Amino acid sequence: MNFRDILVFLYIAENTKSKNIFSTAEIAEVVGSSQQTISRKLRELEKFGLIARRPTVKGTEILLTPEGKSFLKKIYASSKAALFSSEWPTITGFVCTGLGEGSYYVSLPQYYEQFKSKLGFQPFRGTLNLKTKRPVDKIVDNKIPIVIDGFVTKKRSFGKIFCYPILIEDKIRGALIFPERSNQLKDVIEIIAPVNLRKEFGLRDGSKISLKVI
Amino acid sequence: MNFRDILVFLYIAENTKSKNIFSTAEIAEVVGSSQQTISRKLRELEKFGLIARRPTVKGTEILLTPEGKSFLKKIYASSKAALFSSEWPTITGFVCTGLGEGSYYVSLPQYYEQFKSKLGFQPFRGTLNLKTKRPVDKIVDNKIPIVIDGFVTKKRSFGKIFCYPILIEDKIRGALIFPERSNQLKDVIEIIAPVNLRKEFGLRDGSKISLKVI
DNA sequence: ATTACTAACTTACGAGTAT
DNA sequence: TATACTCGTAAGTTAGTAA
Repeated sequence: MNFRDILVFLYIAENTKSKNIFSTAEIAEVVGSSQQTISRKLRELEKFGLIARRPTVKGTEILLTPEGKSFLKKIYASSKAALFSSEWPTITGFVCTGLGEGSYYVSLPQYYEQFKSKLGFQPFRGTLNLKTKRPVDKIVDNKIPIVIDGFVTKKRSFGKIFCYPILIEDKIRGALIFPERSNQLKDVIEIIAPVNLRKEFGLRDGSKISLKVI
Repeated sequence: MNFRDILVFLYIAENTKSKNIFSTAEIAEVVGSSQQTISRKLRELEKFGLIARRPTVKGTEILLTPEGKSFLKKIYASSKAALFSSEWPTITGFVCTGLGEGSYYVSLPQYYEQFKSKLGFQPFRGTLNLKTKRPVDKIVDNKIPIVIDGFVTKKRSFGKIFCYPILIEDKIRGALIFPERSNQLKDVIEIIAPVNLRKEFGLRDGSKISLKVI
């Protein structure tokens, strides 16, 4: 693990406006390295085309090259995107009628209590079924599910349920739910929310709805 | 020269919103490295406290830790400052009457033509003398001067003049000028500009004026 | 498919020191 | 003072594989 190169570069980039003469010892002090290493790094940065350099007896004159400025912009754009972009993957679905399975399962107290504590909301006792154009496998495969544990009763056993938090129509938090054992088709997904979504958004079969997997 | 660490980190930071499962081979491809190196780097990043990691058969689940997010913010702040901050060193001076030397030198055609071509403006044929509280040595010592070459006539020789571009009162571009051989005191500086600054700003002896060394 | 260990090789680091 | 060369040691890289 070695962030020295970027630290040296950013130190120069930040300070090159107020001065152009740096000493290798000064930079070494700032980034926690030796004078010799900085001397070498400056020559490498120059060879790399990121800085223009002229050593003098007073220190080393340093200017960022156009390539250096371009690299700086890339770092800026990348860190900015990482911090502020909200490009959650989006799913478009069309309301359809399900088998009613989901509603039954959600209402089971052993599941219901887990939904409340693990998802952070009290689900409406029903699910909304959506038909999607493309299978959502690729999206959820790359996300970490919230796992609702299964349980056993005298009569039968109930499997796990995998949940993925979503934002419905950019307004309401909810979750995609995937029962471990399911009879659903792959292009039909089931969602739960704290409210009755059909009423909330005035939905009927065929209505279009957007989900962001957050 | 090795920017791999930061590239790996930024790639994860940028993509962790849309997915949490990465493969070492995928990251290796992006940053131009081997699968083995990325495997090691991820373990190092985890040890360093920047990411939380859980390898699975499908890939490696990765989340940024609070420390990772904090580090990301530092990179962002630093690159942003380097790109957009305009913190030029500022000098505050008080108008005083000089020896008239400067005005004479500036008007000499051998110097005047160089001022025009090297500074990018046609100087007013006079200089403004300023008394400063602190010597400006430390500021200009770290900047690269524009050098006006000396010349020789039959009568005598004229030395170099060192110029530092400035912004006067945040409005007018000008330059600090330091004759190689000067009788000026160290806390008195001389500036030139495309206009008569005394008229432009209605200055009299003792008037305060600000300069940014750009 | 994955991740990650081993081992051989390459590169980086910095104390001493020259310039 | 400054930069930077030498060189012994430390750390990083990756092909070949194991798991």
